[in-house]
Amino acid sequence: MPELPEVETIRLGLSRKIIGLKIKKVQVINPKSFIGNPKILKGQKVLNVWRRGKVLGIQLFGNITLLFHLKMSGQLIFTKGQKPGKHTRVILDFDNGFRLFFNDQRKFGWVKVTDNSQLEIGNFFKKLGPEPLEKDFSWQVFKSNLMRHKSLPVKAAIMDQTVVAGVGNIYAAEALFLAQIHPGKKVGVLSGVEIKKLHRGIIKSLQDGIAYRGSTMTHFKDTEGKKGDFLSHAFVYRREGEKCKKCKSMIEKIRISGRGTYLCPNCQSGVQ
DNA sequence: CACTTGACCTGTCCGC
DNA sequence: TGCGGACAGGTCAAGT
Repeated sequence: MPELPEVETIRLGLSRKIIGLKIKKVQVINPKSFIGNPKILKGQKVLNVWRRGKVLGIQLFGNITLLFHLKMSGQLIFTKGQKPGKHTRVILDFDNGFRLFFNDQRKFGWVKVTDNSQLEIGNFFKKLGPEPLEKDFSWQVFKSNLMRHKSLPVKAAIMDQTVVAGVGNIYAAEALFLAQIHPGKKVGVLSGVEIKKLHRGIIKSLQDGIAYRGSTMTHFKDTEGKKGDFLSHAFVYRREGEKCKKCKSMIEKIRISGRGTYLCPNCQSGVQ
């Protein structure tokens, strides 16, 4: 499910609600969804909620961080009174009576307890590319990361988390539309102008995603259980057979690197 | 080495 | 109505 804008929407919601609370109890309903020892979380106070790429971190007192990856179908629902659902895999109880449900239909996602010292050297953050909405994501950095994949279709390259962190299938398609580049075009034949336009397109599509509080197909919800509006503003994603909002051509769906890919064949024409 | 495919899971939708 | 297959926001490992 969630790409950067969805995780950021969750982060914003959660940080307003749980900073300062203490964890009273942790229930692991599906053991495969939880890595580490849940017992050490008990009594820990929440200091901060952050995001890196598609990963969410709840920083706790005592140099411990709780990491979440929602993969395709994960949700984090913050509630008082609501009952856990069929797909609830982990429950955190806080000292104000609220609970956080980690729901995940497909069980690809995970919750992980980690020592902060492990975060620094952790393989996982090292490999992640730059944060696209931070200053250090210049087009030059983007270009040099892209160029490690000269013969990949550009859509596959921008979904590689070591090129840029947080772009997934929805925002890759939208960014390429904004940049007017065919998603199947090989990285090696992109011009400098195209790379700059794509760099801008990635930033713009992610910012718009956050502004509309994410995309909901079936699973995504914010921490209050509300859906995101981004898809009703999307140019191409999930719009096959409909008219392009810019030129009225018919949006197409194709398959690139095993993933459903949407484009306007007129706005995004050109050599592949 | 670079790239593609399959696997991980559950659910839904579509065609026969 | 049932059944099989394709597909769904992601990321690894294995295969070519």
